[in-house]
Amino acid sequence: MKDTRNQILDAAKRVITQKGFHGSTMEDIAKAAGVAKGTSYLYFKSKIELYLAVMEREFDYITSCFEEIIKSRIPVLKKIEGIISFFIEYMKENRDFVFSLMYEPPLIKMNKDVIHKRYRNKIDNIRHKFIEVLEEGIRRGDIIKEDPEVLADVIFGAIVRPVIQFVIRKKTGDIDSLKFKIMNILTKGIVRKGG
Amino acid sequence: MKDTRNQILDAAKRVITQKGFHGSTMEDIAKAAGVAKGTSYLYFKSKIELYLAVMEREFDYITSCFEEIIKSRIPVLKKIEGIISFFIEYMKENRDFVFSLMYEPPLIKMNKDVIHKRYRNKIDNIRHKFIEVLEEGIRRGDIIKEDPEVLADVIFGAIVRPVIQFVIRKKTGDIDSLKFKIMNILTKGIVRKGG
Amino acid sequence: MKDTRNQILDAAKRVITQKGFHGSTMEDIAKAAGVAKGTSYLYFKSKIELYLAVMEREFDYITSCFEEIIKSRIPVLKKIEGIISFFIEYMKENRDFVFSLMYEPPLIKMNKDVIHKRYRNKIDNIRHKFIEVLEEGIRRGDIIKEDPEVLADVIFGAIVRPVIQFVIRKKTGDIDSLKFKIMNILTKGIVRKGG
Amino acid sequence: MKDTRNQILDAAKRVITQKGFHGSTMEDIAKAAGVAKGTSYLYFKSKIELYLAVMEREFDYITSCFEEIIKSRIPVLKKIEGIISFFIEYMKENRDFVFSLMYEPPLIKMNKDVIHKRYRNKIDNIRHKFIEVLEEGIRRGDIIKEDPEVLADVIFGAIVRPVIQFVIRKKTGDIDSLKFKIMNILTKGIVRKGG
DNA sequence: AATGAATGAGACTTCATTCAT
DNA sequence: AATGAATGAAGTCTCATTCAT
Repeated sequence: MKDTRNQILDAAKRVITQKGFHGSTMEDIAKAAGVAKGTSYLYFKSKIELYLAVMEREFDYITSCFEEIIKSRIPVLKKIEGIISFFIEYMKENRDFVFSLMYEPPLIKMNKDVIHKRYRNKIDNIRHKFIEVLEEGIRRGDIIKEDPEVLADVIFGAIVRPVIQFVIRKKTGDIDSLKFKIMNILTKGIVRKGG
Repeated sequence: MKDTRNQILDAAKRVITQKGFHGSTMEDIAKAAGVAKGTSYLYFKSKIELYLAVMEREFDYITSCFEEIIKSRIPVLKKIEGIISFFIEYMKENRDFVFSLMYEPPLIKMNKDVIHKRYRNKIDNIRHKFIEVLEEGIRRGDIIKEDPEVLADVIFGAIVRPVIQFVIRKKTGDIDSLKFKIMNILTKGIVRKGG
Repeated sequence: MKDTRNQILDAAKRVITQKGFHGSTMEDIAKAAGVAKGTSYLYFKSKIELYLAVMEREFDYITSCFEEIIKSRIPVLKKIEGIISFFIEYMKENRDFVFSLMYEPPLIKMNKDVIHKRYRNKIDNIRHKFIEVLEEGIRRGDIIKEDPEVLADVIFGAIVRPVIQFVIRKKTGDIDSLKFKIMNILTKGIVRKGG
Repeated sequence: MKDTRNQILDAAKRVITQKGFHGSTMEDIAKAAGVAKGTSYLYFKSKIELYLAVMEREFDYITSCFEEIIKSRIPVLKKIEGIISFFIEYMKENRDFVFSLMYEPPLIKMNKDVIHKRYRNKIDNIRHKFIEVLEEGIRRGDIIKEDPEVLADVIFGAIVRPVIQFVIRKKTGDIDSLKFKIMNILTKGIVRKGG
């Protein structure tokens, strides 16, 4: 059996995903975790801290997956492919969570900057590591010579949006072929060359 | 002088941008609009309806700008360039609003699907028109032969993310050169070709 | 009809007198005032502020009565007699209030110094005026030459305690003769002189 | 080493003195006593009972000191002097305690009369013994012929208030001379005689 | 005797909404 | 059309108390 703290975190992720941050009460979450209201406060100072803890745990998981891919000794393009694959898998399993808690975080009264600082570091960290991978790719001659930051953001955007659109629309089409379509566009560029 | 309804909408946009949806009270908004609390209810049935009205007005504005670009008789790539330019301009002027109300909409207790349906149509509409433009480009041989939906999402993602990152980080660099960098990557692809 | 603010103050004095500060809920007080819970918060920022407002209003009343007596152009001893009379009257009408809110103020979590500063001024003010009266009495040769501060405190203590004891014990005896007994002891001293 | 029960009582006196009754949690007190929360409940049925135990122990101490003085075979006036001395000493050492727990007992939800009955006996007992001393003094011709109850209360009040005022104001003056000033006023009376 | 994790009743406070003026 | 005083449902958080170990 998991320890109480993790039970509460899991319940919070589930409940807030379903009802949103402001739509979920501490009572809801506690009940879902099978504990009493007060128990949540033994482990988390406040509702917002509980929420932040859920988010941090999630970001830590995502971060570690990204790092694994980025550190591996494979060509740059394979790494990008790997990221797409991971992101597709993660989205398939966490569709509602992403929309409720990540793509659309609640506007909590707490100074938003405070909240963001807690993630920004983690996100920035990942982004920076990806930029380094691209710089290496540029040096090796695998990637075009272009501002690596912009490259990183373009690639991330080009990955995230189609995957999210795919999952939102719950198309019955083949999600795996999506990876190749994205890679195709990214590698060749959108312009039709030659005859 | 603007009519009362628009005064309230403007105030709502300003206040909610600053304090977030749950951080703003109807009192706050009414005061900022220079009217009494009760007056807001003469024009909007509820707080959530006021919020949705703000959003709809904004989406209508964005939609009309996109349509203008998309309808114009210029080459596909020029249209994409135009979209980037517009998006950059919009973000420069609406940075905080985008982060508060669009990029991070509040998780209101109201069934989220209800909310999304109100925008989904507008967003879908735009997306669909953009897809048509790309299909036309593919037919003409200007754009590579690839799933037009994926193409549309990749391009949107590749535009939105770097612009947002640029604005978030408030880099002092030249934001206008950003457009050319994005276009460069999108048109050539990320892979270094030739020699 | 009294205005709402005063209705709430009166209800608060009554309810807190009966149940104590921590024993009274805002709901209790509001109901006793014939208003809704939220209404109290339109007039007082918090429960503790409401409590402090009750106390201040009371101290202001007592202060003004004391001032009236002290300012009047009568001999010092008559002033002391007047104070005893006032105190007896006040205690007869406010017995429970004095015990609940003044003689035994609640130990609120708020820094007690903060609370006391709100009264201390008023109390100090009265005490100081009384000291001045005694100084005048000493100069005139009506009062014995002794530290006027100690004199003031001795006299106040010698008045307050017997009156409170009398009221606590609800003796059926003649409360008015109490004044003369106190005056007798104070003026003659406790030692039997002469033969 | 003291037994656990007394450790808890001591901690309770210290903590409640500092934070007040409602500001102190059982956790606070237990921690200060170096025991676990549950342990307190092995020795005291409830928080209020713990509080009452602290008070009773204190009153017992004060009572025994008073009795010692009152029983001793010295003249009445010497006894009064002794009481002043004791009270000054006690106040110097227990200033904060007196203000937190005695001068301003918490308004606990429990029926206040219940609480008071626990002390009333002890206080009444002391008061009564003092009254007897005065009656004896009156019979012997040392004390003026006056209602002994009023005499007792006047004297107590005339002692307690100046000492408390002295301690509150933390005057740097000579606290020992205070005793003689009080005695002077009490014995001679406040009226300037002769000449 | 001792522990401390868990409980859950209960209180303060907020604020969207109403409605008499 | 406009006001703003009043409402009261609802939520967060605290903490005395219990009890299995």
